[in-house]
Amino acid sequence: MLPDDALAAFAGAVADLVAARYPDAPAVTVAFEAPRRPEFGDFATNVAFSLAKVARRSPNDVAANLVSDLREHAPNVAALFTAIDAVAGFINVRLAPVVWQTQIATILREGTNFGRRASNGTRISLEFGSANPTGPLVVVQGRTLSIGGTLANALRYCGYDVFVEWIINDAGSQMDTLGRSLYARYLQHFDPSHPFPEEGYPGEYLLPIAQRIVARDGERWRDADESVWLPYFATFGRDTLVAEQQETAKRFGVAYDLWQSERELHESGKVLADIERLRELGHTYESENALFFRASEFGDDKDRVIIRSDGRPTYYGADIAYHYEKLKRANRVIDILGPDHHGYINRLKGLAEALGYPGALDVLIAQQITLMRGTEQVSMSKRAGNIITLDDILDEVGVDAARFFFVMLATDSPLTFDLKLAVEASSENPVYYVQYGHARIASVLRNADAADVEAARGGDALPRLQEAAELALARRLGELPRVVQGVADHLAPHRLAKYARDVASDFHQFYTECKILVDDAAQRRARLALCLATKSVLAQVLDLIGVSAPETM
RNA sequence: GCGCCCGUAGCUCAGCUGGAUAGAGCGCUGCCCUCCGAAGGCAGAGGUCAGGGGUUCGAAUCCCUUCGGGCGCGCCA
Repeated sequence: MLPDDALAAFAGAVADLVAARYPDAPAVTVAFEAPRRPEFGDFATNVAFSLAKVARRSPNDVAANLVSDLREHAPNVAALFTAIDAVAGFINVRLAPVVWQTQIATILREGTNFGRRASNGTRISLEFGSANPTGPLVVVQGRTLSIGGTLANALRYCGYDVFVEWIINDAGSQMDTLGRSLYARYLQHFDPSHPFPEEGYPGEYLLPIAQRIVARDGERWRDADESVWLPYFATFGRDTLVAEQQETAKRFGVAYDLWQSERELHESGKVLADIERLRELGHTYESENALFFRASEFGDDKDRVIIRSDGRPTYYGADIAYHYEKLKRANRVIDILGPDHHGYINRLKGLAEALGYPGALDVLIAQQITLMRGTEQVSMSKRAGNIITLDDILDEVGVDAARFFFVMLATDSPLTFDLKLAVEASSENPVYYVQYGHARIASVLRNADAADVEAARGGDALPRLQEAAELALARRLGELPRVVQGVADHLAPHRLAKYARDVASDFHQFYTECKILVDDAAQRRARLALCLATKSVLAQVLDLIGVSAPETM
């Protein structure tokens, strides 16, 4: 019997006993939590507190009565536990070793599918990373990619049908700015004294792109009219930069189902059609020749212009269309945005409500990142043009460290990323701590006899798992499905990083206290089985975070 | 001014939608390899959970308020 089944049996029995002893009490749900302190057992429930008032007894009396009732009337349930104690109003329980042994057997049997749920039919649209196609990805995208990629993995593990998308903001004036900046670089190839536009994008990343145009077209555009070269340079720049962004996202281990062009939304007529839908619903009005969305009726600060007085839709107008498209094809929509988007939360949620999908949209804001190299702050000034790109960061610290560090903290907590620490192979570095755990297990397995490892995988020796450190590790491994479900429910991927460290910590403790390759074959195989299960769970967690699980380091 | 986030150990941060004596890493002080990877483990010191009210059996967590910090408030994208 698995831990969850044992707890369910316990909960069912207690619910019956409550009904018998306190017939006036409303039906109770017996929920369990892991107590903070290990001496309180594996799980605890606080049912007695909610019954205390109806029973007109102290919570501790109620708890004590329920425990004695359980022992008397449901001995078969009580037998699944080595301890059931009423303490300070709580009922603390400790599961019998056999239950944890069953847990390990299950992990060994299910392997990398352990805890993974079948499809639940719920479609989720998840958007993150989206950057302007006017330059390379930078540190902000690193964080949103890491958070979003991990969240997508966790949601899929829980059975959601996740659709991952990126919006390319390739409409509006910034495309002209990109085209002019690129054209200036192009002309500078022939005449280095040619001035660079004031408002242009000064980064050096445009130089190689301009070179490609020179190589391809030569002087063809030098004397061309702006109406001819501008769309060409803007489109060429966009295409090249988007392709580079896609490469970086791929390198970072994040796969997208859709790269949605904003310009395409305009050209296909969807923007105007979807704005029209908002008008039909009565949520717009005209003023000063422009079309406004009554955003203030849906929680926003004020009403917003969606079609300008000259007839062109605003960026927000396009956002309406894009989100309407997403809401139509998914049951739920999640946006992960950068720190300069706090104002979007109410605006977008209000929009979803106005379109008839109240509560279907969640907006996460990934807070600011400070890049450090040791004690020195790394400048990320875009204006100066000396930007640190995400690729620079990956070159310096590697994908594993970047993915782990970016997802390690709660999304709404500001993050300080120390590049020096991220490459340090030291105890200060949590990535190494977790990966070391995996490599250490791999090393033990290499030292073990191959036939022994195979026998261990069969699980016959599991009844020998009795030590506290062994059972504590088994309990931790069994938490995986619940942890991932928590990540999905609370959109909190950082919990996976915490869990990875907890698993590694419990393993290291077990490793220190219990020698694995002992002479006693049954003992040895039981512990090898625990090693195999731990290795499997660690690999699963690291995979969800997008970090590799090395055999050696 | 308004809106959104945040304030927990010297530092960086957790705290599982209200539970027990507040948790971890780093740093500090001491231990632990004749034995599977010491990139590890154990122990100790360190807290007015920013301050003040409220809700209740019970609050770091929920509500109000004050203070402090970050970001956002264009017919830009």
